[in-house]
Amino acid sequence: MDISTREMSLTVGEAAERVGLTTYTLRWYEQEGLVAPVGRDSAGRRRYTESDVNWLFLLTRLRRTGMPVRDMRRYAELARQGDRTLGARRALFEAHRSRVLARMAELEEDLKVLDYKIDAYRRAEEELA
Amino acid sequence: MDISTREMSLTVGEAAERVGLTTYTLRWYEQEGLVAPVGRDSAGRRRYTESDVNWLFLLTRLRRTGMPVRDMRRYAELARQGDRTLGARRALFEAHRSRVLARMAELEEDLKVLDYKIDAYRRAEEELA
DNA sequence: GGTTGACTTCGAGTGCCCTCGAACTGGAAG
DNA sequence: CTTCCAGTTCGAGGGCACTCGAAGTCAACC
Repeated sequence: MDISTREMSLTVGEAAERVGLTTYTLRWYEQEGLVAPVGRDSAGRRRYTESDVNWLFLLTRLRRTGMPVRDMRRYAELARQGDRTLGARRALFEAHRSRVLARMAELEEDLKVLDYKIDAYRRAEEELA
Repeated sequence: MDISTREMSLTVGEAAERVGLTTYTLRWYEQEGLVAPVGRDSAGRRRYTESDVNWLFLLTRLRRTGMPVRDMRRYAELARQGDRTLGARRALFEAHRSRVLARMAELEEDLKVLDYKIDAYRRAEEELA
């Protein structure tokens, strides 16, 4: 029931596996300021807490939705400044949300082109058969 | 009514503007084999036909949906081989279509995370107010 | 107590997709 | 006829996001 049993603590390798990034990337994210310096054990090895992992997970979603690392860094900086940046962080997310929606709309348009082409190929194949 | 008035013929700059790429990129695409060698005028300048532009437009959609240049080249090679590759090209598009659908589903999931965060920030801001 | 394997830092290298600078050419406008 | 602009080729350069190699350390297991 003490802190050490209650708190999860993962090595860089374990954390990497859970969030679907490589250990290289995790260290690089830290170096780039996307992640606040991670705690270390007595041997100097990184120990990732649950909240570290949650943060990393969020980063993977931002990344996957096309947010540049530069903007993720800006977001991380805001987060480090505490509650007074809540508004700015929300604004950042709202702006990003719009971009994602736009991207989705774009993909839907592009999908139509793909469908059109697939159909055209189908018809052309039939023509030839 | 002769061919020269009926056929449109654009310079690299004009073609670039129409498809939303730069002249650099258009030349590079040609060099990379994404576009078959474009016709030239008497001075050696590229002249893009309507079908060149259509092809380029299609490439922009493939690109925008995340197809790597490598795959676009493969597709271009198939297209250059004529009707006998219709099936292969359709297969290529169908596979790509699946990837795009998967990508869209992913984005929808990610959007939920964004929405959740936006809401969390909103609630936290209210808490503080 | 030696071997193994995962960790550490640092800087260099990679892959993708353009993007550009330099030097030149040729057609069109004044 | 000069000026200008948009084109030409070639190879080099750049931005982004990792990815890796080297050299070393340390805890854990047999």
